[in-house]
Amino acid sequence: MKKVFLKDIARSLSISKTAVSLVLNGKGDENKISKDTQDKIISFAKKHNYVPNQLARGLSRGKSETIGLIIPNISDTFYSKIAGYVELKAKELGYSVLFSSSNEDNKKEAELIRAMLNRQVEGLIIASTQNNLKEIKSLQDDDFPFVLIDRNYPEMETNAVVVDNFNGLKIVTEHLIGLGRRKIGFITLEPKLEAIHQRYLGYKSALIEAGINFNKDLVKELSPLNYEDEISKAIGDLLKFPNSVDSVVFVTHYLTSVGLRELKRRQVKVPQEVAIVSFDELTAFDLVDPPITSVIQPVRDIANLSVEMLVNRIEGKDKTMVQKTVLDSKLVVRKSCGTF
Amino acid sequence: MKKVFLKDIARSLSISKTAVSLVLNGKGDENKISKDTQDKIISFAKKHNYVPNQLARGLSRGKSETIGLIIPNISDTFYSKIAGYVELKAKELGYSVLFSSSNEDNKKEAELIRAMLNRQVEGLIIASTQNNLKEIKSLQDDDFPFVLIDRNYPEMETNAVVVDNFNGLKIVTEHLIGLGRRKIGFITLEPKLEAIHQRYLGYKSALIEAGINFNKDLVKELSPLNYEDEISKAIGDLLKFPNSVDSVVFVTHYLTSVGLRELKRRQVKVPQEVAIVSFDELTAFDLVDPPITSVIQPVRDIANLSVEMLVNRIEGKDKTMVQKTVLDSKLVVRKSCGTF
DNA sequence: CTGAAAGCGCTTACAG
DNA sequence: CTGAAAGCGCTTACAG
Repeated sequence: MKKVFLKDIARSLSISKTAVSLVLNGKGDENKISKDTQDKIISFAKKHNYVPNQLARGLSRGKSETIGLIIPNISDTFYSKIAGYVELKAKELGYSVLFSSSNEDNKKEAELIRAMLNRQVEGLIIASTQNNLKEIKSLQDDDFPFVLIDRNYPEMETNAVVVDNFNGLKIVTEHLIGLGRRKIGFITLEPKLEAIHQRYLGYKSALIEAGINFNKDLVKELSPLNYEDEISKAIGDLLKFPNSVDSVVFVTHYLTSVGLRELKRRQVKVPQEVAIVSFDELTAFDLVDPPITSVIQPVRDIANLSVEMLVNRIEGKDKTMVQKTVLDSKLVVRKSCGTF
Repeated sequence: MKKVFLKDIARSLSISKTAVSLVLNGKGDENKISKDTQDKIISFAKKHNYVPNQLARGLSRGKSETIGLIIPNISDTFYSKIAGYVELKAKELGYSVLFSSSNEDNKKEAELIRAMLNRQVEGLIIASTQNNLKEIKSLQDDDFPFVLIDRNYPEMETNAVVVDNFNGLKIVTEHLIGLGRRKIGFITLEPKLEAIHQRYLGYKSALIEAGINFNKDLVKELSPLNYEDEISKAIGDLLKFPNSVDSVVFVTHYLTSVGLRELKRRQVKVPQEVAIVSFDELTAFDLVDPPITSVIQPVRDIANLSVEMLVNRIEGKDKTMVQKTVLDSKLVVRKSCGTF
């Protein structure tokens, strides 16, 4: 089957390329091209399996019908789920998606943004490393459509879909307090990210409102790149804390995983001796020993809303300057927090 | 910062577009363009943040420096990990990656293949639904570079990187037998996929070699789209089997997850009453109650090898007709199989 | 309704 | 070393 081009169709049918292009793009009627001609073109195209060259099309129209999705890491289940739903929603609205992972490297993220613009994406959804204020600002200045997800820049007003990290953490911490826990450890990441910082504030706020002394020694900050090595010392420190902590809050599913592994290694009884809760979860968290109480993020909503917001912006249906949506997360109580 | 084009650079520097294009593509030396001129061009380009339009470039050269990756589902941790490594490796070799999920829909997969060709990808890595023999064959006939991963078409010789499914399942089944289990259930998917079929054969072969009667009643085939509903009956049937099975083998991580959930719901003691093992695993399988014995697939190798194979093919370094690599999987023994 | 033509931004023989 | 020119495959005013 030889590749067939627009001009081939035109020649074979003795019709101008213009007409063929118009018809194939659904503009036959508005250009008053006869039903007959239209049918001929369409059936010929179908028969010969014609597919337009997107590169040429995009170049000519200055459009690509593609949006870009930049995430820290496609291997992370949270982001891979978002990617899946973004793809679905985008396709539904007529766009393809170009994915790329920044691997938490802000230089790489900046490059990816360029590379995507370069490929003429019409809009960008970014879960940013949050160290690219300049790049993001320049997108904003150029009026380029984009939506930040998961992580947004507090120093900037942009389109964004985020989760209420503060409340998510507050609720789960309050839950622990309600169950009688008082010495609540907090294992988090180096607080470069606003989302992570909000979780920290939520934790702190729950303590303070409950009249519990906030103690910095109970907060352990691990490096996003080296947390697997650092977890042992962090857990060790928390267990050494006067009479040991009675519970630990983890700010991400992977910290929870390594933390629980470490607790098990040290033969600490969870939840009897130390209760644990997790922000964000892994598929198997309900099967874990003990099943892990988690704050679940609405991945599907994050994906759907961000795509809709972006497409509205691209297609100019929605010219409001900025639109920020904050979604609720959901507390799922399981055994790891010591509920009986 | 206004967008700068090739012609802008040429005009500003009073040099021909040809020279600018050549230099920027690293062909300055071979075209004997003076160092001086080259430096001028390069520094100007850098200063003005010039980035070539890939669409135009691709159209003109008939190349896109992009490869396509078609997988059943980017949300599945197995495929998302592959995607992550494919992206890394491809970037290393100078290619971008276009991902898309077929959602196990062969019509959609066929569309995706077209859409990707259409975007002028230079090669394709496909984890196929295996119902597109025609499309794959036509790629082959057109001498279009592609590599099948995870799933390949047994009726066809193609470039492929797959895992030794037969042996993986055989080993884990033998392990159960070695631990004294005799009534071994098998929960699988409707056997359209060769990979799944091989796992079935591995299971069967282990039984037969051990002199255990193979019993069809112990094999439960669930629908890939509806396994969550079907698991309950499947497990129920296995437990009703004369005196109940003493163990179950699951062919994918998600079947293992739902299966274990169901066993727990029925308050079956795992592994005492029923031991379980899984082909492929989830991050938290070592934390699960009980930790799950799994056959682990070499995702990283699958990704790296397939990209290398594809790029070799694209760049013509490797003209051998077809190359099929079969990778070993690794058995990780944990408590769910009843080891003490 | 139709066709010739310009243009999208680049690359690449080709002639000098 | 350099420049004019054609071409990649499409879209889209524009004139008829």
